[in-house]
Amino acid sequence: MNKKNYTSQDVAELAGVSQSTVSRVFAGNTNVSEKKRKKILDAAEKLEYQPNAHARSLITRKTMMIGIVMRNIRNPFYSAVLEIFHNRLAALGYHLIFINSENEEIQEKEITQLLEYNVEGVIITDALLSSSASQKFNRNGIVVILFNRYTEKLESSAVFCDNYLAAKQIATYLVEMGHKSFAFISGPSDTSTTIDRLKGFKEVLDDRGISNLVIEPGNYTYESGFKAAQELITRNKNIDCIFCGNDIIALGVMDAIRVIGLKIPDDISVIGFDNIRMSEWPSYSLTTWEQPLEDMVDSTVELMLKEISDKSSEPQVIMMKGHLVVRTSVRQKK
Amino acid sequence: MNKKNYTSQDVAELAGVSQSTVSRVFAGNTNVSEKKRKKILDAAEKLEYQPNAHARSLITRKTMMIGIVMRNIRNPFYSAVLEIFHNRLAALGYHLIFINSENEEIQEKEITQLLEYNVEGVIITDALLSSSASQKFNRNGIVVILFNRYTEKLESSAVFCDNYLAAKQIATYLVEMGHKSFAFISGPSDTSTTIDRLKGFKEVLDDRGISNLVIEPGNYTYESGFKAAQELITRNKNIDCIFCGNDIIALGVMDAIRVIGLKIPDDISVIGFDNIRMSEWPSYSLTTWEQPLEDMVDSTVELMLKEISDKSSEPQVIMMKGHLVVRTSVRQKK
DNA sequence: TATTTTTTTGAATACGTATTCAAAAAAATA
DNA sequence: TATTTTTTTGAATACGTATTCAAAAAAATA
Repeated sequence: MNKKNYTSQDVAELAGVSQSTVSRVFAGNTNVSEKKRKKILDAAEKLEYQPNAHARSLITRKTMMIGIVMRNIRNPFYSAVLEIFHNRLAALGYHLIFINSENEEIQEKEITQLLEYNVEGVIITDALLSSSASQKFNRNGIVVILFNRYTEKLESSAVFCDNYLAAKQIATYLVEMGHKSFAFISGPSDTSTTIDRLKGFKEVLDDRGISNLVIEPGNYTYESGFKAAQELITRNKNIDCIFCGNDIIALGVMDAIRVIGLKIPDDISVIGFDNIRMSEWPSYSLTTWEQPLEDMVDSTVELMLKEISDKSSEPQVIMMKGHLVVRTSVRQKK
Repeated sequence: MNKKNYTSQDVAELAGVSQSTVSRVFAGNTNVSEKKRKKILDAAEKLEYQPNAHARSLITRKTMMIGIVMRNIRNPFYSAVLEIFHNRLAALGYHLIFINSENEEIQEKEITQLLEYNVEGVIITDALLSSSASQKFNRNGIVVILFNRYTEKLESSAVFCDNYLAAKQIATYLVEMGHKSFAFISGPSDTSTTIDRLKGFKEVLDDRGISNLVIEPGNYTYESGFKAAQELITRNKNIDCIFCGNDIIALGVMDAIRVIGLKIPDDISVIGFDNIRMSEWPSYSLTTWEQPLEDMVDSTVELMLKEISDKSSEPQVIMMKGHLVVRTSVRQKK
């Protein structure tokens, strides 16, 4: 039943040539006469020969594999990220090893797996990378790029949105729309996204002498947004706008507000971050900040290819802009 | 910068033993004296030695890699599927090669990639598998399991919900709730899920002498549901309930209905299929059919392991039940 | 202690490919 | 046609590991 896998040796025998020549044909080497090439391809087809990628990678030292580590694949933002990364990298011949990290920080076991398989690069989204992990990858010549995150110490390259600037513009927008009383629902407090978004937001409020910002902790999920909004509203009756750490939080917030019986944006304005597809669904129509996802992925892929071909290049940070997408969840107040 | 990767040979030299013995330690072989084992582990740690998975797989003929092919990762149902499959398989030491098929049918190129990497198994969800592709996998001793799909010819194993029976129960429920005028929004018409759900639904209606079923084509996306509902309602004023091919369609349908200005369930009842997380969000509160996702994944993994260890086993079909989850999108009519 | 049995060890080899190097064949030039 | 240059080819080898087999060492038994 389980037929033997044919090898380049089998093809060579059937075609009456040496294994080297078969290998040359499949490695795309041009120095093979048309006559033999044809014979070899015929024989290969007859045997349904497939080169063995593992044997090949042993010699070439190219595995054409990239690891992608995610923590929150159920967040539609990251589903989209995964899809786009796959499409870009597959087009370049790379294969994706998908790792769903269950913990906030990428685990020893997961690192080991990626090292054993000699991935050429690792993309880490939505997860933290310890300094020691980062060094481990570096020492093994594996390129690491953080996506939508960065670390202070700059041990690996990173591609992300300028969250600080975006949050400033969001705050300015809310203030100019006439809001007086502000809340922020955060993600995990040790993520760069949360830190920068809060920083920019708070700075604008401080500049304008607004000191009543309420901060409610969340973890970038619908459920955490829902719960945070409930607490927030029952505790602080006068909140008139909520800046949500990301869109999926915002959806939970909006649902909670409505369950309580308040109206959006009449009673409370809500603003998100990411511009996931759902935010434009009429049930939500969420005003939010769009991250230029496709561009971010393109930059990440480009940077990764560059670093793979030149391992000695210094870690690099690419910061992108994005823009406000105005829908109907923020009200112009008098 | 790019330091050489150390090999078992390097470890052997540092520890003063042979390469064979180092290999034995890392292959988990017990026949190594404690003294040498310790020396080897020390040396390995000092060099940060990682066995090379590709070289290993060449000998053992086990790659510990599984391919997972998906078409619609943006559908939250499949994000969840991916997450659960990853968690189960990672716990067993398997690695996931993720492939996002852009076409309805899995492509030659994608098959080749999986063959080249000698994956031990392939899980195909939400995509079609041609007969020739199926044979190709079989001939190479690669186990294929269809998830949430099956093919008529039974060339590979399949795990799915009894869609026919579920649709019958859904139809019965709608009839008994007093509905008179029915619509079905389908997925692609060549998928087994669509075929069986429509068949079961129609059969019950036929049995009860109801012949006014309107069928609107969709493709298992929010957008297709939205559009289908718009057309349906403007064309057929009297529809009083819509059975949606899956939940994400149902969400689009609900939004479209509300945009038009009708109320759910007062004017139109909506029922879905899958029970994705969003269907319980208060904005939707969708009555739907729950697929026993965790159980389906568990069965798939179990079946896959069995077929990997016994390649000569016959293709097997596992059909699961699921159950109706009643929320508030279906009305009891008089 | 002498002998037998069991455990540990290393040399040799294989997995399936790409590449180097030298030889052979073909093509280009004189 | 004879010579030089270029192209094609195959033998040998390497990538990094696991495993077989026989020998050596250790443990158990007489």
